Amino acid sequence: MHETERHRIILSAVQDRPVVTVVDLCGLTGVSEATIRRDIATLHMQKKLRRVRGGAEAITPPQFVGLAGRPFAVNEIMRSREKQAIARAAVELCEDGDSIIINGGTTTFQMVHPLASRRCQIFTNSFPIAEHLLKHSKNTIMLSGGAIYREQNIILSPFENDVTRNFYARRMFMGAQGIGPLGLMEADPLMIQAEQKLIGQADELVVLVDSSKFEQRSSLVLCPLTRIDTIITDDRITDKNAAMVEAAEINLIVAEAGVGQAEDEAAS
Amino acid sequence: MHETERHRIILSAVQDRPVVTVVDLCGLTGVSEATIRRDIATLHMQKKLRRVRGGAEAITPPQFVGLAGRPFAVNEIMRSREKQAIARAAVELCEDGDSIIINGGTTTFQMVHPLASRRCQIFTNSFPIAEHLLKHSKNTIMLSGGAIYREQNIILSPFENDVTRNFYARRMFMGAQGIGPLGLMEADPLMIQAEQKLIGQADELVVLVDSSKFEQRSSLVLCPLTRIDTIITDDRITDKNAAMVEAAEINLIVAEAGVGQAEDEAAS
DNA sequence: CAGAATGATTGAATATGATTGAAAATGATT
DNA sequence: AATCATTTTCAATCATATTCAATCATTCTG
Repeated sequence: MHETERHRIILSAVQDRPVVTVVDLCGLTGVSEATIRRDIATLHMQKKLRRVRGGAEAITPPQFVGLAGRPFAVNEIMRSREKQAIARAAVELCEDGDSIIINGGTTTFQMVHPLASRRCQIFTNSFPIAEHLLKHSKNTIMLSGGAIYREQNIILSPFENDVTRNFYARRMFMGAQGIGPLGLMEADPLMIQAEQKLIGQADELVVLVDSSKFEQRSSLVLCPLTRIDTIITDDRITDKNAAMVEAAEINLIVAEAGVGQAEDEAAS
Repeated sequence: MHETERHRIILSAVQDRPVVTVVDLCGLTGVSEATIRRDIATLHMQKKLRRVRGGAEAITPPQFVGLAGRPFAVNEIMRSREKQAIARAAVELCEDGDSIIINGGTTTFQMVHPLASRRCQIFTNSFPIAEHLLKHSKNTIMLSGGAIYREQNIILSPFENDVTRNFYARRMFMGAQGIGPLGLMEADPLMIQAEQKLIGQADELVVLVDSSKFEQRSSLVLCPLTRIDTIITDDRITDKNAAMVEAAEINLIVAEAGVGQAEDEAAS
């Protein structure tokens, strides 16, 4: 076995597992411990991995602890005032006892705070939303089944026949990457899948988009405007865009990002 | 066990509860107290946790984890050393890449700490297990869909055709309320439902029961002994019960509870 | 054949586990 | 409340086991 081949194996193993021992790598490559040590020393010099006693570990320290836990680190602070106002307006549509569906996303996540004092039946595909509501509210929580995608923080099943099909609600709330005359747009194929599963399980489709989303365009169209029943946005929406919404016979709600700012709660 | 692996387990455990004792960590890792103390000292120097007398605590002290997230308040401390040893033995059955199913419960929850350094495909119906593994491990997590039952902390769908039927694994791990000649017993009808959904989705059924469960009896029988492939218990199991297990042709694994804890203690 | 890479051997460095006595916490009694 | 006995936890030490680095012999490659 040649040096480069060993290096590839070592790097592969070190990415896969948090830590690989010298003995592990011996078994994996079939070479002696001395060689593995030399390889690790070389790769350590090249900063390809970190050398530790007994073996090697990935150069990126295991700090994913906060990564999946803090759901939407980057996006969450952007336009947070608007998002909070929009989310508050969305929750005001709901009454205690209602059945609602909440699709995962940074805007819809803001709904958890006003929802804390409600008692609704909430179906969601978002792990952070379920987690927060479970811990900080008395709502009934129902979750879709499937694999948890860490980046998007949603739960998605590759199968058609899951519990999603059995849940029906009065309203479904969802965000979007962009919105235009073509309809609702999303950047992530996974989000498209998730949203398409839920659309159609509710009487009324409510879309939460801050006004900047009217300028965004994305590659994937989720559904036409006609599919939407209600749009909630902020007061910085342009007249032209408002006219477009009206023309599509969509109920438009403009949330005032008013003075009484919503409490900013640290998401655990 | 490698130093890095221990550190991961310790950090995982310290996030799970406000304070972990040195003895707890011994049970979780299987190493001596001296090593755990040295590890804690090291991690304390790295500001990864705070060292306190008797063990360690999370560096973020007032982070209340939530009532619902602190699922098993009462049960969790009972026989915790045995449960930890049992859970560790269970995880030792798994290799990286394995597909496993973990049924929710206080004993099976202890598996999350040794699993922190693994990379398996894990299907569970337990919200706390999914939450912890999502935040503190790189395992692939799959979740069953349905309503979240707060008391039992499991997710259960009333429908037959959910994603559970599409997941197949090499091993399924579960706890139980009691075990006897009649079979595996459970007190809560909801748990029976949850377990029956998962049984049959794995090649091998592994039951985690501390030795006191052999004296417990409950009203509901989940399945006969013949259905069980492996039982993991602690070293306080009586010869009579061990003989019963052997007679049923079940693979019996006895997890050694503690290092240097051979002498009798006040039994709970 | 020359040069490099590899494998084996050795003593040094380091990590681990058990033991011991000290320090701290706990509880009982006055 | 204060004292003392008991238990628990801790730090220091040493013996053992593991891992490492240096060296040299051997093998592979061009």
